[in-house]
This record gives sequence, C-alpha cells and structure tokens, in this order.
Amino acid sequence: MKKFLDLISEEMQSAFEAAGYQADLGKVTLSNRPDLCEYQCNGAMAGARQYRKAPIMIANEVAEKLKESMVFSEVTAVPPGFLNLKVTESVIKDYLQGMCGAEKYGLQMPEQPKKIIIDYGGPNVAKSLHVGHLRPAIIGESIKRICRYAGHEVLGDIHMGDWGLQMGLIITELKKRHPELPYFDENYQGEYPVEAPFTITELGEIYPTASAKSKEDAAYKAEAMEATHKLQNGERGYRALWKHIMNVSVEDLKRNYSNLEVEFDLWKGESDVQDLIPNMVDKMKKGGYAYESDGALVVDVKEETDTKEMPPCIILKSDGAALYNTTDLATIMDRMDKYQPNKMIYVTDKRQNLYFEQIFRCARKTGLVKPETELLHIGFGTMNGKGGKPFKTREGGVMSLESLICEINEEMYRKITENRAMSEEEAKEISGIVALSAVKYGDLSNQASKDYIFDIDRFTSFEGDTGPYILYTIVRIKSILHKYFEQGTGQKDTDTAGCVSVLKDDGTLDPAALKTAQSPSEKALMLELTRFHAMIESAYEEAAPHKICAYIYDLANAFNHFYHETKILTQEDKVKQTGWIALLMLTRDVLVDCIDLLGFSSPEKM
RNA sequence: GUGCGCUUAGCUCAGCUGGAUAGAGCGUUUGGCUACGGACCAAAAGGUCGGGGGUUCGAAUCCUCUAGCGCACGCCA
Repeated sequence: MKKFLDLISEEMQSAFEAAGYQADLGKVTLSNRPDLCEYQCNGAMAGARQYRKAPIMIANEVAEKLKESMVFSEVTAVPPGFLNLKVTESVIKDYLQGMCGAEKYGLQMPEQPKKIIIDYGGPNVAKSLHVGHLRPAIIGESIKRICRYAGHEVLGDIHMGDWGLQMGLIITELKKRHPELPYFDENYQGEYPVEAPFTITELGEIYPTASAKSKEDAAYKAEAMEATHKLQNGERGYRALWKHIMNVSVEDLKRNYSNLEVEFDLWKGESDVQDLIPNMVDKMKKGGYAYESDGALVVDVKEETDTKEMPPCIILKSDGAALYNTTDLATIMDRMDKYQPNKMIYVTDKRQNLYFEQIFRCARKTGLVKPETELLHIGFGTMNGKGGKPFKTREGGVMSLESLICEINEEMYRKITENRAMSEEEAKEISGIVALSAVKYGDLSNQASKDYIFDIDRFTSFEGDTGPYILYTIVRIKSILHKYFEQGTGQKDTDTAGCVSVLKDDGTLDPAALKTAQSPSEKALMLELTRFHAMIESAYEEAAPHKICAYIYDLANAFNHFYHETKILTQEDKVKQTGWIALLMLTRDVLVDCIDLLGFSSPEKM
C-alpha cells in the first residue's frame, strides 16, 4: 500500500497541476496546528518566487480545484499561503480496511531485499555481563527486528570476545588451583574429560581473581600471556580447556540474553577467524596496502577530503601479534565469503566511531568488501545513573546485568501485587514481562546516539511515556475484546443493516466491519493508525527505534482518549459496535507488532 | 592542539529534515470514580530553543563566530 501521506499528496499534486503549477509543490504534511487542521500543504509559499505571485493567490487557486475532492473534506487557504486540510472519513476508512486485509498492514516491501548482518552484543566470554552490555543488546535487537520487518534478510551476530588475554588468565589461574588436571600435563596423550572442571559460578569468580592478580604481579601476567600464546598456537590441553570455557560460558550467555528476549542467529567470535588472518595479512602486503611503520604493520586510510587527522589502521602489532582490528577485518572478509551481505551494521559505544571509520576505510581500500557494500556504525551513548554520572553500584563498582534486572523485577513485582491480587507465580511472570518493557522502552525512547539517564522509578512508572503504560493500554484493549467475544456478541449477529460480524469465517478480522469515524476522537485514532507505514519506513531508514516509541505513545494516547468517551460494550447499535471492535483489534495488533519491534511483549493481564 | 558530539520548561526528553502560537512525560495546581480495567481522563501554570551574527517571505532546524560540557585521536577493545 502507498503511504497515507503519499496518497493524499497525490490528490494535492494533481490540484497544483490543474491550477497550472508544478505538481511536486503539492506535498502534504501532518499539521503542526492540530487546532486548525489535520494536514497542511506549504507548496504555495514554496512556489511563490518561481511563479512571481503572492502565495495566497496560488493557495486560493489550488483550493478552488479541490472543491469537489473526494479526499479532502475541507481545504482552506490561509495567509500567508498555507493550505489547511481535513480528510474525509471515508478515505480514512478505506485506507484502514486496506490495512486490515494485508500482511504487515500493507507495508511496502523492498523490491530487492538486502542481506544485512548486524553485529551487536560483543560480550567477552568468561566475564559476566554487566550494565554496559545492556544498550547494545537492546538497541541491536530492536534494529535487527526493524530491518527484518522492513523486508530484509537479517542475521544478528553476537561477535564474542573469545580469544584474548582473558583466556590465558583463566587458564593460568586454573593451573594454580588444579595443577593435577590432565590439561596441564604436556605428556598427556589420552582423551580429555567431557565434563568441564568448573561450573559457571566458579568461572565467574576465576576471571576477576586472575585479572586482579595480573595487575599486581608481573610474573603472573607474563605467565598468562604465555598461556594465551600457547593457546593461540594450538597447544592441545589448552585448546581442550578453552572449549570447556566456551561451552560453559556460551550456555550462560544464552540464558542471560534470552531473559532479555535477545536472540542471535550467529554465535561467532574472534576465534572463528584466526585461521584467516595470515592469508588476509599476506594479501594486504602483496596488494601494496600494508607497510611497516614504527615496527607495526599498518594500512593508510587517509583521504584527501579529510579535515582531521586520520591515523593509519594497524593490522599487526610490532611484536607481530594480531589485535582487535585484525580480527574485525578478518570477520568482514569471512562474512563476505560466507554470506555476501549488502550491508553490515555495528552497534557499539559511540566512542568507537573513529575506530570503525578506520576499519571501514581499510576494508574498502584493501578490497575486502565490494564498493557497494554498506558499512555502518551505530554508536550509542552512555547509560548514566540518576546524577548524570556513569551507572554504578552503591559501592561504586560495575553493576552486573543480572542484579540490575533483578532489582527492576522486584520493584515491578511490588507494584503489581500492590494493585491486583494474583498468585505468586503469575505475579512473577507478569512482573518479568512488564519490567522488561520498562527497561527497553526507557532505553529505546531516547535517541540511541545520546547519553541517557537510567531512572528506575521513572521507567517502571505506569503513568506517562513508559513501557508499562503502553502495556497497560494493550491489556486494556485485550480485556475489552475478551469480554466482547466471551459475551457472544462477536458471533454472527444481524440487524437491519445485515451481517455485522467482526470476524470472517476463518476467525480473522473482517475489514468490512470497519466503519467511518463517528466522533473526533475516533477519527483521531484512525488517523494515528494511518501513520504506521511512514513511521516504520523512517525508523528503518534512520535505524531509529525511538520513532516507534514516539508513535505507539501517540497511538496509545489516541486510543485512551477514544476509549474514555465511547461506551463500547453497552452500545446497542451493533453496526457501530462491530466497527469499534474492529478498530480496537486493529489498534491492538499494530501496538503488539510495534512492541515486538522494540523487543518486548505484552501479558494478558497485569 | 586537531576532530566529533551535546546544550530546548524546575527535572527527563521529543521536535516529522525550513513553516503558523516550539511539544510530551514527571513534578506543581485544579476538576472528574454506582469503574466496558481510575494503573485512567480533562485542564492550568511553566520557554529570549547556550550566546552573537548571517542566509530566507519564514530558522530550534541551514551557514558562521563564540561559550560551557563530554568524547576520541598507532600498536586497548
């Protein structure tokens, strides 16, 4: 389906043309004076200079051409040259009926779907997740879902840090504690145990311990580096231990991310591309891109148009070792080879902006990607505590993700049990769902690139622009619909107007049930619904989940306003009633789809 | 030093890519519960959009200068 604004713009454009003006002046936009009109067109003012005419004269001429319009019920030219517009109820009704009957409400699918890989998450294996992992997970997941909804083929890659010094540290610490294990016996020839010699809880403790020791004890650190080196060179026992660490850790990561309703299609890590590095480096050298500078191997990524300093991209450190750059470039190469994506999106802290610019330039210059392959870095801002300082525990340490989520769940549990009596089990389940909406909506309703203040009290509030408020609205609609269908009014029921069932025989919403708006608040709700397509398109193009938040907040408000003045279940005119029920169903479905794009869901009651 | 970003109501944030009287939420003040879920709704007060200059019929939005804050700038990720 065409976007609603495009549809009504066409009517306006042909009026401009009919009046003897350039058609493209007839662009219609949402009104910024809702007290005066629903939509407006400013084309008369834009064209005034070109046609050497007073804007108001042009506006009057165009308005004259729209007198008989089936689209606009009101067209008034207002000085200095605004065209104030109202659309007819029937145009809205027809449009919504079209939405009801179509997949994704008739959202236009791309002619050539893109293959997109989104790299987000980026946890380090064997370190527990902390609050810093929250934003990439939430934002990345939402962008992934938006891209997919917009009709593209999307793969989310967690891209774990699983090959660095932390592995050597863990192995070293493990060796100190259990030197008797076969992994440390160089002469051991047999099979290694299937069972890991540690649990996730132990692993969670081993890393911080080892990390602390290495900072104080140079010999310990040297040992860890040595272990890292041995692991990377393929020492058999260390590789076996590494696999244990990976298995235990990945299982834990999956559990944690799944609690956040975050799912990855690819569980790739740095280790997956290590074997590709020598070849890649070789090609960069042979291609004349990489050269030695201060002992390190670098690729220049300066461009003539640069107004800033652009340091070269380091490929190998002066000791010959690979670093994050190397792995990231090898990953790009690997992805091109295995998946041929049209686009790669990285969701990381915005402070890495320069870094990614170097990587992208390097990948282009050395031909790792095609000229038309899009590489995009979406940098997000810092999540701060209430005072505007980085988010910390009361003691000033880094807060684990689990304890943060736990805290919010408890707060939500308290609120929910306060308001409604239900079983403990049910209350726990519901508070989990609502708490997630609070956290995600709280994050996503801000522009990703900006720092924001994480305020538990505000986010978990049921009032105002919050996740729980959106869920409350959805649950309220569900409740009314539930009652309606339970009463049996939803079954085939006829009056003088004929068949007025809301549902078709297959149980889906019958678009014909929707009627023209009877009141301003009903029309306002319907107009909100027509905005859906343009909103999704812009959320996709700008990778901007906050636009979805803003939209559903408006939509929820429009619904609550309508709800407040309309008695639905007691309405005796069945044609009216089924029309409203259909409108409620459409509103509910749109809201539910939208919160799914944000990465959370709604309960049946709360 | 170079570059990037931010600055909008007491607080937290929008602002549809240049339009009319700059919008929400929280907080404050006021009104509405025999309730299709009041966890809501309605209304009021609150702003020289950091500051100056410019472009334009028209600027929070574009250009320029400037202040304050934050961030990044070769072997960390």
